[in-house]
Amino acid sequence: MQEQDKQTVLTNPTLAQAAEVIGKAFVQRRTLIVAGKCHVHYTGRATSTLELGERLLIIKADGALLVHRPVGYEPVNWQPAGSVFHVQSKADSLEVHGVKQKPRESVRVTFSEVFMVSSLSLEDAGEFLLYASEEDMHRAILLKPSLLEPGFKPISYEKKVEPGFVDVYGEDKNGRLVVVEVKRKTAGKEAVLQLAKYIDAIKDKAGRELRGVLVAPSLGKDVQRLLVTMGLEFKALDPKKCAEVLKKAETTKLESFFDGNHC
Amino acid sequence: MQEQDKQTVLTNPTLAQAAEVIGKAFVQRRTLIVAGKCHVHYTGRATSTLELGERLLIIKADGALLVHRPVGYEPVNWQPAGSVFHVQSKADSLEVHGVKQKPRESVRVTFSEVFMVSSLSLEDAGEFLLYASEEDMHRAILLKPSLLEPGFKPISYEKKVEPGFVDVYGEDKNGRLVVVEVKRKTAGKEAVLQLAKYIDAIKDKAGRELRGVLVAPSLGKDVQRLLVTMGLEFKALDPKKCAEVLKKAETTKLESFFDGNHC
DNA sequence: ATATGCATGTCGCAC
DNA sequence: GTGCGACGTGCATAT
Repeated sequence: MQEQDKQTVLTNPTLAQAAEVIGKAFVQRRTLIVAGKCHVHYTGRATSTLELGERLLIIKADGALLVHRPVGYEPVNWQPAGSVFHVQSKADSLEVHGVKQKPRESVRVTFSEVFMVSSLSLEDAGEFLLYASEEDMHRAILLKPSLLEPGFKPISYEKKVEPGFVDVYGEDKNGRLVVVEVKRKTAGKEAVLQLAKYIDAIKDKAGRELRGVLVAPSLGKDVQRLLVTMGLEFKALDPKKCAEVLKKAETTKLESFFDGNHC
Repeated sequence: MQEQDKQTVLTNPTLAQAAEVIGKAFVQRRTLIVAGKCHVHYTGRATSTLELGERLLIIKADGALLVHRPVGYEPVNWQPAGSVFHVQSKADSLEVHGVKQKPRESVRVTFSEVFMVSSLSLEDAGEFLLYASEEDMHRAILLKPSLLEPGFKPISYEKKVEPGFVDVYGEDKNGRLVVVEVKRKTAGKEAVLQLAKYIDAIKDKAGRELRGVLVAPSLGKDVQRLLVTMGLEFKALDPKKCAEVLKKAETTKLESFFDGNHC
């Protein structure tokens, strides 16, 4: 039937029934989920044992295996993609065994009870896009200072000043010091105050003109006015733009290296 | 009924039915699994989008969230433990929203179709034990050289010699140089040959008597004879023993520090 | 609370 | 294949 094509789900199956579904899932390269009471033994780069308890076993089409406890982000046991599996049902237990080469490592999950087994045929061609983090925005500005303004020269990065760390610290084309505060989201008043605090901490020692620039994709309500009042500036910069710059820099790193070094 | 207590599983539910199970799972702090067609949007430390595709959503009792594609060890999107969730079913979509504070980040999983939803009550008090890796065995010997033999003094660690790296390199109580090869599993012939190779590479420059010691929990078949033939030695050492030494060292580090520094 | 280092880290990319 | 760096790293531990 049509449902069978897409998925097979059994609740409270016998171990033998579960074993059949699991075995089929391996052959058909499906995504397998097993919930049940099990213990786990791993040996390879290290050795581990996990005593009896109720967990989730996930095995993917590419041979990745995950054992998840009912809490925590990380799997308690796992096996990287490329493992090969076999299943074996005995009188009162069901063993799933996975082996990977280079480095050789193996994991054995032994179920004494299976609550649910699900074999799914999942298709996923959707693209995944990760935009820049604030960290990335810093790096993008260091890499391409003109993102901030023409003629800007970074001096230091995450410079320690009294209240904390200045994101980027540099010099503009007229030789004035520039303190840059970067936000990856719309900047609120707290960002302005933070920048003001840094300026305040530095201005005594600077001995020359000092500018404060807030970099963010946009400004929150009433923030513009506050900025002006405090004699600070704003430069719009989008994380996506930074992501592109970094991406491009990666791909043309060699190229630009030669550009800058030809004689 | 009793089964309901332990788990609820629906296959091909309507979005509204799925939403009900999901909502209940949040309230009852159960382990939730949803398989379906979805897109995902994350924003927080960075920003990401994941286009439409078929995936697994797992939400645990402690508020950890995982979105798994049908391939790969790592989740494509996630949220650490401590997130709070809510679910909302619309006409033709089902949204699961998770938010975490400090740092503030949120993930939104929007299903257009649900193949399976499962809400499980899992109990897991089983202890997890990780024994030492080979790396740990090295460290244990450096920390407590007497594990190898009384009077042993390590000189260097992972010393580069022509064919590769010597695991541990030191001096015995009689001033002879000692090359140590460590294996975390039963050592086979290849381990002996490797050790012999290192000895061979070093012996010319050594200028004094040289010993080769193979450290492993046990020796493989016929390996003992080979060792003797090549003039090498064996020292039995169990990874578990090393794990204990490291553990104890951790806990008594301060103590021994004071021991060694009292005046 | 932050800072430092390890991980069965995993993963991608250059060499 | 192998080495090196980044990661929404996560995680434990010491400060």
